Amino acid sequence: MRHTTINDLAVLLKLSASTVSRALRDHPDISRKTKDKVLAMAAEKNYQPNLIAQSLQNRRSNNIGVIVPEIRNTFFSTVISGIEEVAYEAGFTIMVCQSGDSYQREILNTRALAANRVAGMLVSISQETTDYAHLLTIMEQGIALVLFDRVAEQVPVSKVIVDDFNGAYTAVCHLIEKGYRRIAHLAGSPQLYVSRKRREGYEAALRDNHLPIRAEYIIAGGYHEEDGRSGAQKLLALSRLPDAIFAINDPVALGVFLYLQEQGIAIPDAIALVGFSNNPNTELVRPRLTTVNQPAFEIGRTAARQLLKNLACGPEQQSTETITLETELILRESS
Amino acid sequence: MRHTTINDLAVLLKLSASTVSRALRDHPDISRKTKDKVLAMAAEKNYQPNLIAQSLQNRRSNNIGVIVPEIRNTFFSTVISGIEEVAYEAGFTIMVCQSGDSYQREILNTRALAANRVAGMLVSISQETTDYAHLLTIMEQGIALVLFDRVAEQVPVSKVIVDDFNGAYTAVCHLIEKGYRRIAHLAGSPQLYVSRKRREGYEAALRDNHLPIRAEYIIAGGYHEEDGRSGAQKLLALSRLPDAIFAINDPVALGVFLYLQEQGIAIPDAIALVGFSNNPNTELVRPRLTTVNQPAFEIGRTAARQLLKNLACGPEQQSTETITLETELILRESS
DNA sequence: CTGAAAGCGCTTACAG
DNA sequence: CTGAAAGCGCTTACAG
Repeated sequence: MRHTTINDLAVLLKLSASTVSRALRDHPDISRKTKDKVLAMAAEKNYQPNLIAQSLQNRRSNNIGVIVPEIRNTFFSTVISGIEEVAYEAGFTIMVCQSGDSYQREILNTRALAANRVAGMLVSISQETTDYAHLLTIMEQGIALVLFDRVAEQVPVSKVIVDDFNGAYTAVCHLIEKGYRRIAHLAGSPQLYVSRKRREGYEAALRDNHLPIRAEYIIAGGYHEEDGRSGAQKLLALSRLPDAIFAINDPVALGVFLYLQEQGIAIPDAIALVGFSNNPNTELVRPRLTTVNQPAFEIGRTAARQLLKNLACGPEQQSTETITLETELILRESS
Repeated sequence: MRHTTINDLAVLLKLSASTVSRALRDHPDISRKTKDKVLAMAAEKNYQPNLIAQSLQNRRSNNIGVIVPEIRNTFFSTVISGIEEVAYEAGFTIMVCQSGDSYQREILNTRALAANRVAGMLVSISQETTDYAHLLTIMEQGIALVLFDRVAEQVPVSKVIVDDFNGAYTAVCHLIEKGYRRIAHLAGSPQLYVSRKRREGYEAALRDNHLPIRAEYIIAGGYHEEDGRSGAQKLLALSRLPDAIFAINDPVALGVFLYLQEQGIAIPDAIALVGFSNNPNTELVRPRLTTVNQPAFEIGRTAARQLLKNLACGPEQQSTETITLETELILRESS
């Protein structure tokens, strides 16, 4: 019933707890013979070290906290998969929280993870987050921090992102090359760094190609399918319709796609469409969606590796490097 | 830098650690005045109780372990989302591991979580798992256990499943009603209880409708898109082609779908297709896939609730109830 | 109403 | 090569 402890082993072996502990950790002071006896007994009694007690002693656990807006979202669950892979290989376990894109809940998540004394945190901030005090608190508490995808520029920590500006720029240039001239953008919320960068890429592409930037063609909104639908609806109400839409991400692009289809508007003949992320389902619809690939799994692996690296450093020499992974324009039939 | 401790507060307030601890936990013995002073100081110093120390003392943590075959898989990530919701509301944090459908890794996952002294575990077993000793070990260690979706019949614990037999039975009856007679089944692996139940439902539907059960129409395999492709390929190599395929789950159905399309085989005219799970992308393809709805989010919530309930009980009175959620046949154009 | 003491399961500096 | 002691940050039975 109860877990076997070091003390149990010590009593059984007529040794001290210190010696058993050292034998278990293969300390050079302990004789081969004693080690063998201890190891044999540990195996026999199915001894499993109590990581909680170890963590308390070491003032640091083997857990890594992960905070994402929503676990059930292909992009984030794929990132988490990548994080878990790397963490597992390094002997760490991940604690996963979702903020539900709520700033308040994100704060509670960081508190819960800090209270659990995680060694580090990997976080992708909520849509509402504009104040970063909770992230600074984490750092002051000596918890390593790496931001990914939805990062906060102002927070001086390692970040793992993709080249959002370039991804957007390339996507919009492609539309222009294809002959589209009235290109709208469903832009997400201006709070988020990724959204600003993608929007800047969009605007730069227009500017570099001597096309006007029209305010009515830029619609702020959320990151889900519904936001794509409502955005598309607003665009279709304009007197001068766009001939192409660049969406902040694939869920939004999908919302646009479904809405346009319901309205009987041909893609790409009446309106072309480009998304961002390369979620698997962009390949399933007809016409298939042109999108910008974001290597989700690799983002997870990279962020986790970066965190592990920081864990090995002292609190003073935490890296603040920003790692930018490449995007790739995936040409398909929606543009 | 360092976290504030109860002792720090005690020194600052010239009280004993015991009193501070009691005040923080709102113990009735402590005077209102003292409580207020303690609370004020705790707030000022941003005191966060060390959950690790608490867990060691209480011999039980506020963490729940979750093991799934693969995090990035719509079904499982949705279940995890549901689990997190319920756990969060109850003040628990989840630790998530993926077995990658490897029996060995699943064992290591249970060990890691047990070493972390999680209060309970929610697990969906790997495709390879046929020996359940590791699950029994967990229970012997006093860790509450609830299995979901991929359960092991023999393990005497709470389980949350859907009515797989009925879901399959209904789906196949529907095909028969539609006039299909040569219905094949891509059946997953016989180790898994869910697979056996779905296959039994399939066979019962044929039998009840006086149709022959043909061995060459039942193909064992895995649970991914590739398995759907290879299964479809095998079926197409038969001299007598099936006129409908019932796939073990949606990823497999999707693989079939894509393979048939590549081969220029019309769905449902040449071959009809039905999946299982109602993953979001079954609605995106054309023709849309008929499938059996499995309430993934609700499975997660229910399993988590059941675990919390067991956590409240003594180790002797753990429920072994099996909760069966209803499935629903979602009729679409692929059948 | 408050405090001293012991203990949860481990680790490690110190002694021998 | 091994052990006794102290301590990580808490909680709680016992005493006063």
